[in-house]
Amino acid sequence: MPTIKEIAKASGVSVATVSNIINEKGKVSEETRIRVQKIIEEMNYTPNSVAKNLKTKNSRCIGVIAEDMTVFALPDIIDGITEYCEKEDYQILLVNLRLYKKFEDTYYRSDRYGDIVQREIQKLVAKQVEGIIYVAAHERLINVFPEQLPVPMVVAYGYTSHRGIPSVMVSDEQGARELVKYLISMGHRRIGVIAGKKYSMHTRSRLEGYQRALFEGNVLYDPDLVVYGDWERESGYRNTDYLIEKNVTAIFCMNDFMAGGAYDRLDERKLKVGRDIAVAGYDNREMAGYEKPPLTTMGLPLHDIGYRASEIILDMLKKEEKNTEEADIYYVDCKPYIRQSVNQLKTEKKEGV
Amino acid sequence: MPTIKEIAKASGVSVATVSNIINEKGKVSEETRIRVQKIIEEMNYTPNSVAKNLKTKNSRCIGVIAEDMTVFALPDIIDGITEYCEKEDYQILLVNLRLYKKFEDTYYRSDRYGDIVQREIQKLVAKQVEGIIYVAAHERLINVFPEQLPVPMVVAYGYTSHRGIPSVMVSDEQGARELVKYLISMGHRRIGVIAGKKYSMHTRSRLEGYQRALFEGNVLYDPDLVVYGDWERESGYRNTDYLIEKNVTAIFCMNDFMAGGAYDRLDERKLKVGRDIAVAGYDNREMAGYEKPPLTTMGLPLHDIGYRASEIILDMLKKEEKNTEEADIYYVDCKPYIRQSVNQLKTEKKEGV
DNA sequence: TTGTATGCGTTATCAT
DNA sequence: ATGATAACGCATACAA
Repeated sequence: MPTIKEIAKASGVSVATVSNIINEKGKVSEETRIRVQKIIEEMNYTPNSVAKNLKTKNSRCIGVIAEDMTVFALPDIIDGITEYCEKEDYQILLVNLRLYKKFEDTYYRSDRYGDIVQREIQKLVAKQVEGIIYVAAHERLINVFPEQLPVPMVVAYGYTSHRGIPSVMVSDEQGARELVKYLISMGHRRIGVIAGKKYSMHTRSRLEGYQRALFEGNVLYDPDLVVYGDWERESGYRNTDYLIEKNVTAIFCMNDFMAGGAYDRLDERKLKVGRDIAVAGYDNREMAGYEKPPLTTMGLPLHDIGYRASEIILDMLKKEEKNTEEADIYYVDCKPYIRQSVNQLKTEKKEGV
Repeated sequence: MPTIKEIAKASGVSVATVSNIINEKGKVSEETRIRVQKIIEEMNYTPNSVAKNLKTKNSRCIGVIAEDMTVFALPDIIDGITEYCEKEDYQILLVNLRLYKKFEDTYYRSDRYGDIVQREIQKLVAKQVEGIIYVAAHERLINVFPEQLPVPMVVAYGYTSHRGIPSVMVSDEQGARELVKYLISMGHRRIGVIAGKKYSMHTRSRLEGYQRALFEGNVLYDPDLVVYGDWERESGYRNTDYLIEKNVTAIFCMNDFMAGGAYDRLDERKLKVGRDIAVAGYDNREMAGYEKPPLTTMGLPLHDIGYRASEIILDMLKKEEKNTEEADIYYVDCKPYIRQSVNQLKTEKKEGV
């Protein structure tokens, strides 16, 4: 690995001139520029980013802290981050907390967890990253960040009450609303809901979307048509009977797994999904397309969340880190995947309230 | 962010002393050590890794080039990499090539692809990474690396003929062998195969494993029982009839998707999987556990591949980068997931050759 | 247009 | 045991 000094010597100029050429500062004669350029090629010289970084104080690098790489949402979010960063010529220092693997499902209650995060932030800052994106494994309130942060930060797929840290989240309310409006447009009025865990953010927002769609469709909201599962397939299976007895013509499941469970039960009861009864899911997990019939569902804008998060953080960088008091939450819209699990309702006889 | 100089001034010692304390060089009196240590705490000082790196030439950082983060195998492989790196206190600079998104399925034939890889390697080296792990999106021969590499490299989930670059791959042969031995142990003798694309590495190795299991089980290998699909679900569906006509009692599909297709066709023909006929898959994709009945399949050791790859590269680093002429291929074993799709064969009547 | 000199924050060498 | 200082590779202010 040659250094700028060696290039200078080899081409008989000073290091300043070489530096000016590399960084296209002008004020160099065309003649020497070409000559030095050639030497640079020949010796296969690349400037040492570390030295450059030490001097200029910009590393063109951001830190990404992922709660757990192997959780389904993360790869797409990180993919979105990398796409925008590549455009802007930023590199990524990745930290994988492996929270699920270390603490199982309850990591966010662990005492150790906050310390771990702070230590990793410390290390990232020591490496001179210009900003940090924290990527949560599922949406929730995250308050493990130190009071004084030396670099801008944004949280993706979660939010924080820490002032000065923007958040980027799924617009669950919009997604559920759009999906339920679709069900209504297909003639359904009695739409049962198999919700997620009662106090999950996703559950609450999706339920609001459901209610709003009903309102806009002039359909009475019947609380008895909402039943709570726990996101697992089995809970979809378990809650289906209840809704059938309530004479629903469609079931909106708050994730694809529970929709799969509903399929199972419906199948046992000889009710054909997409003909005798409509089913919709949420998340657009891989298996949704393989169900029989393929499941209509709402896709999470994971890639876009990552993309948006990096836009925001690079914007903060450009603004010289001033007036970043806009601790906003940005919502990114979901996109529906219309498949074969929702039938057009023809008869009106089951429509009574 | 205070510097070492400020710490020195604040505690009334020289920077050399502070440095010695930080790096536990000894030759410092207990008294001053404690005093300076306290100041460091108070001022919340962390050494600047960039400056340290410039001076010492070790960044404790490796580069990871992922062909495409969103391909199913990658997150687990990267998770394995991060696990070992965390133990060894190494950080990770991540590059996501996004090859699938940019070039679709044929990226590896693209001219531009090689240049992109070389440019990214260049950038990583400029950042002073100590080594690079290249993670392929699917196993194949990869020869896009520059002749002279300034840092050690290893390829995960693929291999290269470049000398000095070790590879870490799935032991497809072992996996298929073990799975087919299991089928034989369950009494099956006429075991049909729905293979992947004919010239894929995976197909060839898994076929070898199948043949070896047959040999070891004293079962004649009948080439007519092997039919080629294209990894897609539909090709499993399409090839099932042929095997049924050949009177197989079990079908070994070379991936879970094709197994799913076989399920579909079997279902149509009123053959119950796990009772009338056995089906096994490969890869242990998410959907495998949700099939009815849950699919017996062979899990890919993705996490272990990543873990092994980082072990290898950090070993190379320790060896002072000498005699790395061992351009070996390391194979990592697959692990079976026994579920309900394979029945014990009781009657012997269908066993003839 | 080109060269000289200084400093970024750290470690390491050599005095004291 | 502690301190002064050079050096890592680069960018830049200033001099020539």
